[in-house]
Amino acid sequence: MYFRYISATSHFHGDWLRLSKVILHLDMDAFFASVEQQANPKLKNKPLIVGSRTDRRRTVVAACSYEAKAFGIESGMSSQEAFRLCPQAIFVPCDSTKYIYTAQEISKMLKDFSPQIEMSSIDEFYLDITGCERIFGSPKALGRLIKQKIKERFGITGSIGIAPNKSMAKLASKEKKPDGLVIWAKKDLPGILKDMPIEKICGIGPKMTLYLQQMSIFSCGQLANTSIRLLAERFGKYGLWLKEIARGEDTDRVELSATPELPPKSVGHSYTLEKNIFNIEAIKAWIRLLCEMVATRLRNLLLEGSVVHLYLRGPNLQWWSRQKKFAESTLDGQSIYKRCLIIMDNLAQPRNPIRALGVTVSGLVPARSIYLFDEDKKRDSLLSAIDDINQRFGEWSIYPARLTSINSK
DNA sequence: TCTGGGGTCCTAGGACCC
DNA sequence: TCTGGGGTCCTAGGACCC
Repeated sequence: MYFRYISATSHFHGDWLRLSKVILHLDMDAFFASVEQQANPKLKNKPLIVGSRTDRRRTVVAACSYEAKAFGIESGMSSQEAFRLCPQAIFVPCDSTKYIYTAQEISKMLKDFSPQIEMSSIDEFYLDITGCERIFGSPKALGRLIKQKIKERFGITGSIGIAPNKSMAKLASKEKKPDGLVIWAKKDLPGILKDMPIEKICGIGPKMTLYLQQMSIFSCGQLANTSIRLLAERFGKYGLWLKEIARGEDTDRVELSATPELPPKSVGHSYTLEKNIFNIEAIKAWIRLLCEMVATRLRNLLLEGSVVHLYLRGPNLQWWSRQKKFAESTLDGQSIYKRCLIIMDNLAQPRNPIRALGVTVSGLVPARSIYLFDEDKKRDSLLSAIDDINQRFGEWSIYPARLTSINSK
């Protein structure tokens, strides 16, 4: 709390004195794939696909190596499309534990360079390096040093962008991937942004790009020249943000509080079935399993939640979703499951087969210790949920990888 | 047999209270 | 008898990101 106050105060003074900040954005290159290649040298220099799930079917590319990108493979692409482009690509399932560990180690290392560090996603970091010249030399020298240290220690590369604010630093870090170092001074921003396509800005997604293009706005330069009134009328608060960003301005601070230690606001699991199912009992059994998985994570995080969110996906990929707030918060799988049944109350039989399902708990608060289960009970409820499904629908008809260790006990 | 899984934030509209 | 408007909570759903 104390640090946040100091940070807010110094930011205010910075604005008042019109002092320019120096923000560094580090974006790891093909992070998941690079970590896998580092862990297993046999994968090095080969087209590698890190899949979003254990089996290749119904999977999208979570990350891919630069060797795979050379074939036109991109993250987010369906695995089938990826293998069509490069049949010899190697497939590795996503191992988030490995990536989280590496990211945390990188985060620790970055603290040597600036105490003002924000981990904005698993493979991205912002550092406020204002005033660091006295210790590390120019921003360019510091950028080089950080890249070198990461390479030495982890054997992987990252791209760095340095600019007067977060949005511009992030944009700069994407300019020369992989292993890039791009530095933008405030005075150069108008020239850089003039012809920059709007969709390159983080926060302008496909829908907004389309809306803006329909207004004949294609570049940041054009967006900057659009009247603020028009943007505010059309997009509200978001319109004001658009105008700011297009001018290379961004008042967003590097948030010290946004560290990996910060508790999440929701915890959920979803699963895409190997085959679409229609049977309501099978659907319920899957929901029960997801509830147990969510409950296990809540207990590990020492959190409990009062809002239960259930969502189902049909063959047309449309989500059906309902959420409900309950008076009591819970971290018990059975209890979350009962709440799901209440939510799906009149869903006696789905009209369409189900392709995927998900359960999320939000409205999270610290768990009251009275609820904390011992390890045996936790394992028992998970096992019984799995047994239940397998008994009804065939031995090991389901077998989520995450549960392997529990099953083998 | 194209299209995962983990999240966050924002808005609109209805219910309800004063 | 008819009626306003602000505030808050809740839910659905959209958009975006990695």
